[in-house]
Amino acid sequence: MELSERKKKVLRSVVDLYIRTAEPVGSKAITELPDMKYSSATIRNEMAELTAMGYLEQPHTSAGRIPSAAGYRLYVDELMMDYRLSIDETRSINTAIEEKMQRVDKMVEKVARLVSQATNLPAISAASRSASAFIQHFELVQAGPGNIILVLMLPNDQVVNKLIKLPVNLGETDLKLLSAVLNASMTEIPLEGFTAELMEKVMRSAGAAASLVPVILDFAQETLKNQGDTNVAVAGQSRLLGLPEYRDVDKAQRVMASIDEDALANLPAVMQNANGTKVIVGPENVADELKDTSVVMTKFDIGDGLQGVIGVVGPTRMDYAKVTARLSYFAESLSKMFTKPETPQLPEGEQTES
Amino acid sequence: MELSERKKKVLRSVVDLYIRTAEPVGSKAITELPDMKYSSATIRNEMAELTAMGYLEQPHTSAGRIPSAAGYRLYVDELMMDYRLSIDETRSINTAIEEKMQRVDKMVEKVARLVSQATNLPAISAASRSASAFIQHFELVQAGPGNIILVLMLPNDQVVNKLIKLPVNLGETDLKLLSAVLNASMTEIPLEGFTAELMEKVMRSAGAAASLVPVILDFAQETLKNQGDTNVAVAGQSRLLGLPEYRDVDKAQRVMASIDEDALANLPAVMQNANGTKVIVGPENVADELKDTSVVMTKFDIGDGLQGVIGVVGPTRMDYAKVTARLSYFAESLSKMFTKPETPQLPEGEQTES
DNA sequence: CTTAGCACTCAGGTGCGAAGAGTGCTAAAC
DNA sequence: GTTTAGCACTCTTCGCACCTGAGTGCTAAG
Repeated sequence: MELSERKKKVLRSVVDLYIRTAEPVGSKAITELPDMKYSSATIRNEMAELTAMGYLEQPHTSAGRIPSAAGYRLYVDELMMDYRLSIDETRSINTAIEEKMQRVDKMVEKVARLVSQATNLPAISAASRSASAFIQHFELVQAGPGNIILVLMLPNDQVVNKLIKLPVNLGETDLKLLSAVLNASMTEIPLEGFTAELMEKVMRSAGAAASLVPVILDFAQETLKNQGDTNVAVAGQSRLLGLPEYRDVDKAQRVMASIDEDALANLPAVMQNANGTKVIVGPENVADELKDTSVVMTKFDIGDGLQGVIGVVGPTRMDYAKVTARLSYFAESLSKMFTKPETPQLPEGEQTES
Repeated sequence: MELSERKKKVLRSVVDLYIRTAEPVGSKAITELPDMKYSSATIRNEMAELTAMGYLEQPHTSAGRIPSAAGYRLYVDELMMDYRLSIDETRSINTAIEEKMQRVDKMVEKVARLVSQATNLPAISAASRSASAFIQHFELVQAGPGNIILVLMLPNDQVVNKLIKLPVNLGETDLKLLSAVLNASMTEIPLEGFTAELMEKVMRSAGAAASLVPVILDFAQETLKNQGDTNVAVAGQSRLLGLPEYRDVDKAQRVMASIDEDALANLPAVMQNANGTKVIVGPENVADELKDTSVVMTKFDIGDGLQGVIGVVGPTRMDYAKVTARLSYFAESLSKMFTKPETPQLPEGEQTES
């Protein structure tokens, strides 16, 4: 059942107005819009039909209409006008992300904060590795008496290290041997391949440095496990409370609690196999607490096997046009910045805690 | 002006009751308490005097009394009964933090979440370095063709690294020379000592590897800068909304926004020169938005020059006895865990992003 | 097909009175 | 001198009735 052009226009107007005012929209308000050449009675008829079709709802008999979930869906998919970012907006986004971002965790936090600022909504930002992990190369470096630095190289030029302290002094040759054994047996092996037999075999071949083997392989396994790790940050939760739909504290609390826990784990996963910008309108959410909360998300590319997701959470009545436009632009700018070949920002080497 | 024993008892009772009920406390409610052997009239007189002394306040003529800031202060400092954690509580805290925590940033996040859970209030957790930073030792490692790993050793056994890719192949000897030069000139020098002259001098002595010098010293400086970095996490903001004092959404928003920004930067700094558990009662806060919000904080020891702070934010009417007890216990357990000599958790080497 | 007109519905604000909690003060009791 | 019973007074809170206004659906005329 295709909608007539006029119905679409009315529906669009209702959604637009409701997004602006957060109040049910009456027929009269519609007629007062520029280039709406019909009387309120005509609009009333159209609205009655749109209600029957399930695109609009009435909170009560004597109130205006508000969009239903289906109404928002249609609006997002077909009706809404493209929002063009002003020069000011693009500039302010660009200057915001211009700064060097050294560590992934700091980056994720900062991006969340920026996105939240740009949209005036709570924002989530995440970074995760997509590549499957294995050790490409082991390196053991003597560093002063009794100190050995273990360096692991992973695909995508990641380097991980650990300082090991030894009670006994091992000779240069012992280390060379151990390195050789490790590089021969343990490289290019995924986490599942770290079997007990294999590890024992390495130990037997390690000679004088055998006592180091468990420490090293433990660390290697830990590292591989961490590769799958996702870094998530949330920012600007308090912005929710500025919106009229969350004057109801209980409702606000439910949503915020769910952002805190659920979203942290699940939302980025939703984007795994999606592309572009994804909009989830209220009731389309699986989680009950989010039934009247919408989510908009986009992926961006960090390079080096890292993938980022940014998203915002807001009322079903959010300015989808503006939010999707800003989010997309953000994602684009971030991708550009991280994959720009001349000045790699995150790739290649970085701060370690230790 | 010392308070009589009876006045103290009355004041304590008022605060205790108000903490429990969040409603102004009347004279009758006090008389109904066990071992309160006076009539409501007597209590009324005492309360009138306590009000005159500034320890209690009256929202309006015909309401009960609530504690003033001075009243809370006295309560916290002298009046409140020690809250003894139950075995269950200590156990649940201990099992919660039992888990290995590899990376500082993850640790901080997790601790924040745990503390928030344990107190049912928003929690802040932070970790920062206290030691002044310099490079102790440079190490350059050849790692495959065109790849060099730069390893920096800092005081307290921290190790930081970076992978450098080179278009030209440098010989083993070139690297040895460069290492020697760096270790001779650039170790034990704080950030301020990285002058242009010094850096030029190093470049001139570096021979064939001179082109590496800027990259290396840039990274070294960046690393030293990051040493002062503080890792902060906030968790459980939504718990604020469960409390009756934050039914007023605007108030809640102001506080939460301030947790988001201000607290992130400033609160941990407050603990710099404090010791033990510190309580800031409502109006004692400098920030205006926090005038009716209390903060409780404690330091804990991570070892290796790292210092942690945990804290919670809540209404002035919070259960100080319980909160301080739980926070202290948390801090104690964390300190124990991190400084336990046999199984160092965070110290000595760790996951790097790169 | 569109529009003017009208009766109808219902949420939200306003005003008022009753109820209830708590106080301060006075005078009697211990 | 201290404690307590009693009472008048104050002030908030709650329920209730009422009114207003926005918006509707329907009908009949253009």
